Parts: sequence; structure tokens; C-alpha cells
Amino acid sequence: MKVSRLFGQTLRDAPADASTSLGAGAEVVSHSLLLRAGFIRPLGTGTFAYLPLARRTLNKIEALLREEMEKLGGQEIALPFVHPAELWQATGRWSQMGAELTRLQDRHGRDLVLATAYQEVIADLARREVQSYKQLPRLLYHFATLWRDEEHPRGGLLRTREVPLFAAYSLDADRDGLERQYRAHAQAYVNIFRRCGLEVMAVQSDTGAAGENMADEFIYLTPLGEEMLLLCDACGYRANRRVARFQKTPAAAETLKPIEKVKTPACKTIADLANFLGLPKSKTAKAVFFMATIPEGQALTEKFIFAVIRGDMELNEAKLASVLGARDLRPATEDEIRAIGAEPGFASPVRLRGEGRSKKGIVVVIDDSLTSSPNLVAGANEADYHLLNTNYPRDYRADLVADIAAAEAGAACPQCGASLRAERGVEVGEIAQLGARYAEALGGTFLDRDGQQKPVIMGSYGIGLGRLLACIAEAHHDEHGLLWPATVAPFQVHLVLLRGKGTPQAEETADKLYADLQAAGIEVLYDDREESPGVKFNDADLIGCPVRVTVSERALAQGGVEMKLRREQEKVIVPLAEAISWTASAIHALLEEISSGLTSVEYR
RNA sequence: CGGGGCGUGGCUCAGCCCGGUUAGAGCGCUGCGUUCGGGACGCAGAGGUCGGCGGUUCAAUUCCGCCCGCCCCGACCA
Repeated sequence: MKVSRLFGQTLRDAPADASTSLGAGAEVVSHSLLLRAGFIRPLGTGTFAYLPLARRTLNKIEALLREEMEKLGGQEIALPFVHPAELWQATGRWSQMGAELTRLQDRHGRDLVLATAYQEVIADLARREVQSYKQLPRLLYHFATLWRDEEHPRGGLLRTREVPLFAAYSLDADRDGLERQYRAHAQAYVNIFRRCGLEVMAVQSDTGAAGENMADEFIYLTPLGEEMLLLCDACGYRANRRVARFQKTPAAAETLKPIEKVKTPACKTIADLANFLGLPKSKTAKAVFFMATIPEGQALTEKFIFAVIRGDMELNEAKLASVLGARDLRPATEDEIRAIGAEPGFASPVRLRGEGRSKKGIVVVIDDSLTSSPNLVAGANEADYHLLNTNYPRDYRADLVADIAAAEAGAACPQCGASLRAERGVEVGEIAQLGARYAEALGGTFLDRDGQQKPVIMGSYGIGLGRLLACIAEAHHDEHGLLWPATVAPFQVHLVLLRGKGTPQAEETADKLYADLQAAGIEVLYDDREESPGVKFNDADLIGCPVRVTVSERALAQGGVEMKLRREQEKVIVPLAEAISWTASAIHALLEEISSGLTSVEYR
């Protein structure tokens, strides 16, 4: 491709809204570089056009994914982007999902959804096609678009509303089969990301709205990431904070003492309270209030959630939402708290005024640590008063007892007790064991060898391709621009022509070299423009092809053409006759460097 | 959801507080000439319903209201 014909130009400055900060105000380099280098352009909020350079890189990623999937026995399919609502109603996601699921109607008034995922459609296909165990196992995969109406698209390609997606789905007759395919994917994914030049970490996650069993996320570690991970260096425990467990320090055994009401003026926080009473936070119970939207059948009900946790721990909203089966959770307002008879800052489930709370839709959820922590200080539901020595279940009831505590950095590892470390990262892929959930919801059964009708066991395996592109850019750039791994670079070679003045020799040489390199199967971006050397070199650095070849009078006078790797400073003059072979071997070496890093990764 | 900020040629921004001929700059773009190894220079150009609607006014890019779009922060622990 000649730069003079390439669609999309480089920009000296990034658009103002591209220097978007994210999290702690860090600039999202991938966003500004991909914009400046002419890879992407924003269309609307959270939607992007992928220009030829980006599309070429995505093509390479897709080719690599196809290779890896074919190795696993995968078969490529294509699926519609607009789905009938019935499928989503059957699995319950129609009612479970909030505004991120876009619902629409066709001209006949039939409900439709824009795909936020494709498990329903896969399960529907499986129901129609799979009648016998002889048709299992199968592995399907596709490249598709996914629309999730995110509230806060951020960080350019890191969090978008429209997502170019790769996903695979395994269909099995039993859980052993699922386990085999799942492990195969866990290994394949590590290699897939490595081949893209991205080091990722697999961590345990929940399956969110999608599944029912175990899942692993593949995380690229970066402070820009929205995922918080807890890692154990001692035993290798790795989990997303949403689901991370930890060992709760047990409270000392004590005999239960009688409740005692004490005046605690202006003690509205746990810190104030512990300080005022001269007790550790672990001797207190704190109450946190939410309004939860919970699906019941097809209907949604809003319930008041009275959550109680020991004062030395923090509540994990994701865990709470999970145990409640809540679709949405928001902090309750002070008015809502008073309406149930509690006093903000001095609330507890003990002696809650206005009993018969279940009728009022109040759900009390307590952290499991409270069952073994005696004589805690809790609110008296009266301004400026707390109660000493409250005990569960002596003094109050709970509708649910569960682990709703957030693991923090420094908490004890659930496996070995060592101190957990916290890291941030971006989720670039997820693999999940869905089990029978989808087949059961949609009635997808097959006749097994034993003559029994059984549900098809599914797994799903997905990668966000735009996000992957952004993460690769985050991992591979310098102050001058992008620095693509050879496996996914839009072009392998950036050929720069410096015409100079006078003779047409340089141009004729470059034209021929362009043709010869292409004939040798090398992908070349040829900068044939009438631009100054500075502009051309800066654009080459910005775009980031791994090998740069410069044809100029100066280099020809020195006996050849100039070769430079994007990541190196050194330049060498290579005789024209050896230019092709030099380039080919340089590319080969770069590719080899990446493939040699591939190992058969044992799934833990 | 709440609070704050922004919206002016393709891009980055000035002008607005204090209303008044033809709305500016740099980059980019077009033409001509010079230059030619790290974002060169000269000359001549093109390109703007100043986000939209409404109001105040003799007069609105400027003041006011509403809307739309974008950005940031807060979301909460009692």
C-alpha cells in the first residue's frame, strides 16, 4: 500500500477528548496513539470506525484465532446480530439485564434485542441440530459485533459500547467433555495472547449474567484497568475482587453478655465509634443499606437490603448482588433508611422498629463472620445511641447469611493465609463453563448412549478484539508512537522514499524495491509522498511497523538502502541486492522471537 | 443519579467577563516557487448558519433559559 493512497491520515495532535483520563487521571496512550496514527476514528459515544491500518491488524488477529481454533477442532459460523426476544426471555436475561441490553421492536411489534452476547442463539442452534450424543462434542466459533449500551464508555477502545468480538462455544454431552474443552481453551488462550505480543494473567472470576459455573478471566495488568485483582504470591491464588475470598480473622471466643444501651454522641462512622468506645473495629457491626432490583419470574421487584458486616471489613457489592440474585443495586437514601425504622449512622437489625419487615420487602443479609463474632457494638436505631454486646442469632434474624465481605490488599489468602496483593488490569478475554443452564432454559436435549434425554453442556470463550488491540498498543509503544509485534503489525515493512533533488535514482530504486518486497510475500507500506524526511520518519515511528527501509540518495551513495528496526536505534546500510533477504530474515527473526515464547501452558 | 467543565474551519485553541464593521492564530488542506535525513520556508488561496432551539436587545459568538453532545469528579460503607 502506498501512503499516498492510504485512507486515513496521521494527526499531529490528538483530538481533545482523546486525552481522556481514566481512573487516577492517567492518560490512555493507546487511544491517543491509535487516533493519531490513523487507526481509528470515533463515530459516536463508545463507537469507533476501524480504518485500514486497524483493520489489517484485526485481520491478523482473526487469522491467528482461526488457526488456534482449527487446532482445537473449531468450526466457524456466522450469527445474526438482532435476536428475537423470546430467546432472551427463555433464559431470563431479558428481565435480568438492565439498560445495557438494547430492546427494540420490528414493524410487526415483535420484541427484539441487539446482541450483547450470543449464548442464546448458540443454544437455540444446538437445540435444533443436536439430537444424539454422536453429534457431540462440537466447537463453534465466530467473529461478531456485540452491542452493550454501557453507561460510561471510557479510555477509547478499552471500554466501548460496540465491541468487535471473537467467541467460541463448546457443546458437550457431559461435564467431563466440557472440562476437556475448557482446559484446551485455557491453554490456547495463553498462546493466542502471546502470539499477539500480550502477556496476560488468568484469574478466577464469576460468570456474571452469562453462566453458572467456573470462569477465568484473562487480564492484561495495567493501572488503567477497571478490574481489581487479588493475587497471592505464595500459592498462586488469583481472583477478581468481585469474587475473591479471604480468611476472615476469627474473633476471640467470649461468653455472650447482655445488651447494654450506651450514649455515643455524633459517632456516625465505625472509626468514630471504635475510637469513642476504645474498642477495635472488629468488635463492631456496621449496617449498609441498598435498594435492590430483583427479578421474580418476569416481574421486577425493588427490595430494601439491610446488609450487616463486621466493622473491620468492607462490603463487596458484587458479592451481595450475587447472593441476592439482584439485577441492580444502589445505595439507599437517608429517607428510605428512616422509612424502615432505622436511624442512619445508628442503625442495626437489632430492635428494629416496625417489625414484620419481610412484608415490607426488607431483606436482612449478614456476613458469615458475624455468626462467630460475639458481643459486637451495633446501632440502637436511635440517634446518638449504640448497643453493646449484640449477638447473632440471639438478638436478630437474618434472611441470608453469606460471604459479602470485600477482599482487600493485605487480607489473608483463602488457600494459604499469606498476604494478598492487589493489582489492576483490563479483561481481554474470558472463558466460562456454562453447563446445562442454556440447554435447560431452551429445551436443548440430546439422546445419550444410555437412552436418556440430557441437556447439552455448554462452554463459552470470548475475546474483545478492539480491547485487545488497545492493550497491545498499551504494551507496545514508546514516546514516538506505536511499536507493533511482528505478528499483528498492519504492515511488516515501512518503506520510506527520500527523493532528494536531482536524479530519479532513489525513486526508481524504491519503486522497484516496493514491487520486489511484495513479490517476496512481504507486506509493505510505501511512503511515496512528497514530504520532508522528518514528516516521513515521524509518521513511520507513529504507525509502528517493525521494520523500516529507507531509500535515499545518501544511502545509495553509501552502497545500498538503510535498514532499521522500529524498536532499535541502530541503522545499517545493506546492499540493494541483499535488501529482500535481509528484510525477510529480520521479519523471520521477529516472528521467531514471539513463537519461541509459546509454551504448552499447563492449566492449573 | 448528583456536582462541575466544555462545545468557535479537518485538528489544537484564542475571542465571550465588558453585545456593535469583513470572527482570529497555529497545525492540516489547495496552487506556485524554494528546500530535501527527524514534523522546512515564502507567496497566493479554499474552508466557519460560532452545537441546536427559544428569549432579552435597535443589534447576540458574546447576556439569559431549555435541549443535545462530549469530558471530568462523586457515587457508598453509616
